[in-house]
Amino acid sequence: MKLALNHKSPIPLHIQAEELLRKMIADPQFQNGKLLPNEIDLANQLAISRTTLRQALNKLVYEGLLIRKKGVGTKVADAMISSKSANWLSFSQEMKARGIPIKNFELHVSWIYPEEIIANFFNIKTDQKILKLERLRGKPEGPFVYFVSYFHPRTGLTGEEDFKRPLYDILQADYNIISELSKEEISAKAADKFIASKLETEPGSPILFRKRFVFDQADRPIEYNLGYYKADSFVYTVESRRS
Amino acid sequence: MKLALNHKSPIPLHIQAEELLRKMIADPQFQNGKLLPNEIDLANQLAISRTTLRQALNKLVYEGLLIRKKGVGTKVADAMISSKSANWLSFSQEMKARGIPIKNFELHVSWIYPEEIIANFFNIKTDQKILKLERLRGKPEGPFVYFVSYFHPRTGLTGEEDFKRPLYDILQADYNIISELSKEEISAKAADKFIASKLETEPGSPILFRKRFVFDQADRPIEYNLGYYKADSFVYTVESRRS
DNA sequence: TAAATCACTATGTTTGTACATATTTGGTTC
DNA sequence: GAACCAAATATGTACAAACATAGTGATTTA
Repeated sequence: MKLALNHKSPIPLHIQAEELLRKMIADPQFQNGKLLPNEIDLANQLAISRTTLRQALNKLVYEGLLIRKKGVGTKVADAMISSKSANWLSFSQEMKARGIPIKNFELHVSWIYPEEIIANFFNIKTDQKILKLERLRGKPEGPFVYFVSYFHPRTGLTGEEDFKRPLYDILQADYNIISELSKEEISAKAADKFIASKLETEPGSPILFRKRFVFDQADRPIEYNLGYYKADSFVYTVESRRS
Repeated sequence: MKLALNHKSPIPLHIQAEELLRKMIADPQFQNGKLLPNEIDLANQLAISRTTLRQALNKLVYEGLLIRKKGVGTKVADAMISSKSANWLSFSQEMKARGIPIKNFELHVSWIYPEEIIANFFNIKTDQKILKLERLRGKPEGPFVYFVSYFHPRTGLTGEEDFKRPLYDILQADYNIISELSKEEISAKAADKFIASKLETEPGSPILFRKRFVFDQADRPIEYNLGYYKADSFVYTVESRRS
């Protein structure tokens, strides 16, 4: 692996180092509990000070991607997929950060009359068609999550978009809608026939079910999202502090 | 406001500074967009270097509690997320708030040699016994959650306590330990034989599995808690806002 | 042989210093 | 009065150095 930073670049060295570390994290070479080079050596290789390198390391440790242990070293955190409520990484970004290749198994777009609950959430009538997006995604070995999203007409989405791009990019760049607030409900349930067939598992097998309500800057509802995760494929992490 | 750190304390200065900053953030004096003292002055007042102070500031900025602007200053971010206090409700309080009567089905206290993972988390050896608390709780109709808690010897818990009182009350009132920070991991899994028998369900049936790591004011580990919730008996809600 | 000790390695903490860059402010000039 | 410029202010970036502490493994000792 080429280890060099551009000292002439206007991009700060600790940012460059951070980017490089993200690539290292994605590298299978460091995946299975193997240690990264130690801080002093790595700093020397990059021709930056240990302080600057640690600035980059700290960020990744904070994100839960790296684990440091005094007297031992620094390793990549086990690649169980997790979502930190603090950060707004999209599904694809999250996978990328961990070097897990994503495979899109299915993608289906349709215009449907919303169910009562959804119409209610969007504050619209049930006789107005809305965009429904279904996606089956996972690792190359097989799917592990089935998403269903409904979008408020306000988003302007046509269904013709290139959904290979991150959704939040599309909304922000092309439709000037920024997702600000998200409320989530996480629970466990048994897979029904439909979900089981999608996720290639048995009906009745455990599923992590995640409902997500997304709002824009003005707290207006934007997206209603349901995620069905195969058990043990996904861990939701939350950090909270008593105030 | 008294601004002083204990330079003799084994607790690192940047942690102490972080705690103090959290108190400042809570102080209405700095609430409405008013700026904190500048870094150099504040560092001088606390008798620490600017670097160390920035270490503390960085963490709070990363958490979205502070906003720094080059050439201007540092201020408290306005109107943060809720759901924090919700997370800090104890099980009994939570149920009470929902109007669900609790029934305690089983309670078992023992002293055990910790498994590697737990000893590791507590930063102790595996040859030192620790307190283990198992509880089966639920509605009058039947149990829906099985808890296992391990406590660091530091807590001073003897196992003779009246565990009908809320645990966090016991720790705070009787042992002067305040649980400050909690990290949680939520995932779905299948019930094994043991869990299934406790929760009066079938092996293989879906379980919401919640690992909870609790730390005290000085970020020292206090409790390692595992919760097995019967599917559909528990919903975890999170609210997060993009900063 | 088993326990205690010690050296080595790697991260953790902290300081002091220097210069860079964004913003605001106030004064000077046209 | 408006435009411009420069100083003051505050955070941002980066380095070097020193010592502390935790874990590991080898060597010595009981």
